[in-house]
Amino acid sequence: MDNQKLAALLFPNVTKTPDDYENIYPPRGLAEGVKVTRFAPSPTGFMHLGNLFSALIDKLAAGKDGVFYLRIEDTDKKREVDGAIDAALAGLAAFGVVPNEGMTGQETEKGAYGPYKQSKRADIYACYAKKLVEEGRAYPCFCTEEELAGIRARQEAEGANPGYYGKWAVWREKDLPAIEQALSEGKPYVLRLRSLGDENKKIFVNDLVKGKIEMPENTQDIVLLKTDGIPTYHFAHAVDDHLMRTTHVVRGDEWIASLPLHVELFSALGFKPPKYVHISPIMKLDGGNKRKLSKRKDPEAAVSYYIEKGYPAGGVAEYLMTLANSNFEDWRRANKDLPADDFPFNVKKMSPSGALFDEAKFEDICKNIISVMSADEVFEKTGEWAKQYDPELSALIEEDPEKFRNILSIDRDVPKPRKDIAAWSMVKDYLSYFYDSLFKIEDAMPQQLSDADINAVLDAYIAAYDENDDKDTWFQKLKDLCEPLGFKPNVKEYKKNPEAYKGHVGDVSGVIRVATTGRRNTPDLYYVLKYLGKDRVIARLNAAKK
RNA sequence: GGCCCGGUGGUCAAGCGGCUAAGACACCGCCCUUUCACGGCGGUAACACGAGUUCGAUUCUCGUCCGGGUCACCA
Repeated sequence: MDNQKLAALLFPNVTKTPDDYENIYPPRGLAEGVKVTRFAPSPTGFMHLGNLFSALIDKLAAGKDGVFYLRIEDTDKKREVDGAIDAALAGLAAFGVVPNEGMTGQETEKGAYGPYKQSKRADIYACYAKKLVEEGRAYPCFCTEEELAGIRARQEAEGANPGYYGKWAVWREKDLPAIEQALSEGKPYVLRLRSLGDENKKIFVNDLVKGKIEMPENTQDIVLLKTDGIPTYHFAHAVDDHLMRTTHVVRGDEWIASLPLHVELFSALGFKPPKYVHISPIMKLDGGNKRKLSKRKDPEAAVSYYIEKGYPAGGVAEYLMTLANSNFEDWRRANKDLPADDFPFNVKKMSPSGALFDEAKFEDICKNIISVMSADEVFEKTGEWAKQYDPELSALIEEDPEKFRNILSIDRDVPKPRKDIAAWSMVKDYLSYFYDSLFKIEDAMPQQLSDADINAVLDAYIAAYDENDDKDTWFQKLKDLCEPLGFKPNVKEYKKNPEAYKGHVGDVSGVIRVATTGRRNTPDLYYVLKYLGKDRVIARLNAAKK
């Protein structure tokens, strides 16, 4: 078989050689230990939480001195969606993950190692494909889908391993005339790797998170170039990551299965393989079983979900950081104001097992972030969010921005702020009782009190209520109400002898709180009443009587 | 099914042959308190199982079980 002739026949338009590309894309000349990572999504328009996680690891691994670039793997035209690159960029940026090289928009890019979009790299792939053919490491295969299915069926019947390899690889040993014949008939073909692997031998890969991985060598003559001449992921991975001088490949651990293939590909191409960082998927609990977050079943699998729900952008990244390196939490406590970029991230500290997405913990992190925001900031962020995702809330805000801002200011900008809000979408519920259109009774009165007790408190408070009281006066009045009604103004004294009283000042204020807000848990009652306004307070107090 | 990865409290996890087996979230209790919170303190709760190696295994080896992944002209 004349491989040179075959190569020329298959790739008549290739003008460059691998050496040319080596010169065009020389080693980056980075200092020892500086990493080059990449985030390489396919433009499907859907960014999975796992994608974000992976991109975050890329960015962290590259660090401030490294290169972290965005490459688009648009080799599957069927799944491509318009505007997906911009969407991916925006999705990353929303969570503070910004690549410093590669694609910067649908058609724009920066960096000397491009093009960064695989559909623009056809001539490069062709060059290396030609090289493999010349060296006898690749050959055309004219099998139709039906023929492939037939092979699979026979393998199944025989109990043989499925796939295109060895004696099943019908085009592997075809001679040049046969190939020329098929070509002249205009039959479509794919280019396959001629695997030299031996299933009885092992490959070894030292994965940075999984450790030593030992697997049988690849024996499959996998597809390198599809019928349309576009490379498969595997081939593009080898060519691109080599030429773009990627040092660390971060990807989901579902790729571990193709490691033997990738090892053989890099070797066939004469490339030094990158270091691999196979990260575990983010899971969720479903009916008692862990499973990967599913794009189809779980709305929270989409990064857009967190934006739509109005979780603070930093919260998602922060939570993901805790999954990436568990010592991040300690570091964060010690460095409250530092950007997460300063965290000394360590790839090797990543857990090899898949983490369950812990919504409670995630929300706790978000609450902490929002709790230290100023009232103005919360006002602004909520407003922006509502404008896009909650017209009802947005209308309420615009109706009286000052009132809204006042409400948000309660118990905020203080040393020990409340932690009620995890996402902007929760703000409406948080302050719903300030608006008659949203107000409803959600909690019951303190249960040890009779209707008569409740009415007595309500009546006494209505009589004493003066909207102009300052906070001290207001609270003093509240305490003064207690004794005549059988309550103790001082909690501690009440606890010494609880049987002697109907309750303490907390119960009295509890009655007023439930009457006016419908809840047992609200921010500082004095300010709540103040911003509720006299008419509303009186009306609700009266309405609450049994 | 073959191959591969994983298995410490409810969850995320430290651990790297000898520890009363950290910490965080959640939960419970107490304290603080001018209500609600916040905060502080404390508590319940774990090394999947069985062999082996060893003076000694959560830690090393093997097996079992369980969970996950993968076996495409998708990435």
